[in-house]
Amino acid sequence: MPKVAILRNVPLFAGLSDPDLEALAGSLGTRTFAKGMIIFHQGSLGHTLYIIESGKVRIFLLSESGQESTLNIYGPDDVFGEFSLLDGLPRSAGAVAMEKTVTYTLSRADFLRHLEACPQMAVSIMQVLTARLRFTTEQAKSLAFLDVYGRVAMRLLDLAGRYGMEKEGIKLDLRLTQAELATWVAATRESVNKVLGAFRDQGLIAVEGQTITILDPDGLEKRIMY
Amino acid sequence: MPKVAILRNVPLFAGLSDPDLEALAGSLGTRTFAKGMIIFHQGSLGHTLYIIESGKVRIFLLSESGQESTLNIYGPDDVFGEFSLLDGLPRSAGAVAMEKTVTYTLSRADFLRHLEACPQMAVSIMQVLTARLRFTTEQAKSLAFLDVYGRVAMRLLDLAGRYGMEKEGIKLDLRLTQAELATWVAATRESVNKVLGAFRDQGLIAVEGQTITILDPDGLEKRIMY
DNA sequence: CGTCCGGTGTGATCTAGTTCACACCGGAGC
DNA sequence: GCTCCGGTGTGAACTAGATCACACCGGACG
Repeated sequence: MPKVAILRNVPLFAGLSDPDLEALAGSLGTRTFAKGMIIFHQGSLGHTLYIIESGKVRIFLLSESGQESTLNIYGPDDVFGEFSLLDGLPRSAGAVAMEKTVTYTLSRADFLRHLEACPQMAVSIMQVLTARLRFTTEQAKSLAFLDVYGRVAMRLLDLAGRYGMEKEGIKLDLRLTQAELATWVAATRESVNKVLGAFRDQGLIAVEGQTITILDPDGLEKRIMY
Repeated sequence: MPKVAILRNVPLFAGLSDPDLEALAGSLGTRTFAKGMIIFHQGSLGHTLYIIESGKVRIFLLSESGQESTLNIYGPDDVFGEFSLLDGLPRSAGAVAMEKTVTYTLSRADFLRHLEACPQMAVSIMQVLTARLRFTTEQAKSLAFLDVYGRVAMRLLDLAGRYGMEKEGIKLDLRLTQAELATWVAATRESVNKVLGAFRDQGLIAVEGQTITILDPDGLEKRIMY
């Protein structure tokens, strides 16, 4: 698949003309990460933006005591690592490949060059940043207001919207372990286990292996009581 | 004070030339809010950006059960309400004037017009958005990892950096009630009371009325144990 | 085949922090 | 002066969730 074809689907570059895209494609590098590989560490410097061609990436925070908190999971056509492009500050979070992941990379210098050439790109970027900001605000909201049941319900619905396959219920093909889900909702593995058990017993979800199917989105929604 | 003089201090418009600033100043409106007035509600539509000339504004989330969570406090030269400029979505949070507050307003249409005229403005905006994003990420981090002691300590240090007056300790002239502080750290008033009491007894802070003075920043820092 | 090993299921205890209750204190307004 | 009222201080009871400690299960690998 040619780079240009990929780029056309990336929201960040929406609104760019074909010649602009061509030019941009020329400055992209490629990097591939095996499952489990760290793409960058929280606190490190680095001025690279990543565009996912295929695979999945988890963005996470690390506490000093080694605890992890997942901020987001990105998939094909998503972009991550964008902060460091704009200010020069250290990465505020880490990124790890959840499976084999192919990315295109864009350096700060190239980015700024293209930004100058096509200012309308700025609007897309602002929109991406704004969307991120809204997402993170939602995150804060759920941490501030919801109990573990609510947070899990919310997370499941969010993932359903982004990675769900419609098929007699919404199937999440994420191979999420309970431990991973726990880092998403800032809770322990045990608590998540109990919550999932309760949801299963109530017929809201079905679990087999590591795939969760959401049977009753509305029922889950009701669990999110701010 | 002429508008242009104000705008020159606003980070959002850093890098604009004087004529550009003049033009921008022309499209600004003015709105004044009395203490306690709601500037906009969470969930409402509205395409206005606010620039604070004087006063203080609290940005907050509201849960369905009426609970509040403070996201941030902004003061002179700060900008807020920027999301709705970029996407057209409803306000993700509400804003209330903490004291008499004078603001300049910029409409979406005018904003976009100026953005087209001076593309270098885009970079400043991206920087502002990025800073916001980092801040919110920190917020999420503290909610996910820290206990109430840690969250209060963190908040105090953050406020010290932004609103502190150096003077045998860092004095916070915010007139924060314990209840307000509680919404900052997603805890109850009672818990905050106990934490402040503990910090006072340890000589980390001094409290008189509603002004808190930070005596030992390093000591507080140590309370933030992720 | 047996044995690791990563993941799940589940109870017993423990604790931070909420909830509830009430006492106190100082300033504003009559 | 007295009374109201917003804010503070503090304890007793309660609870969501963490922590700890297992038992179990299936697949990978010698």
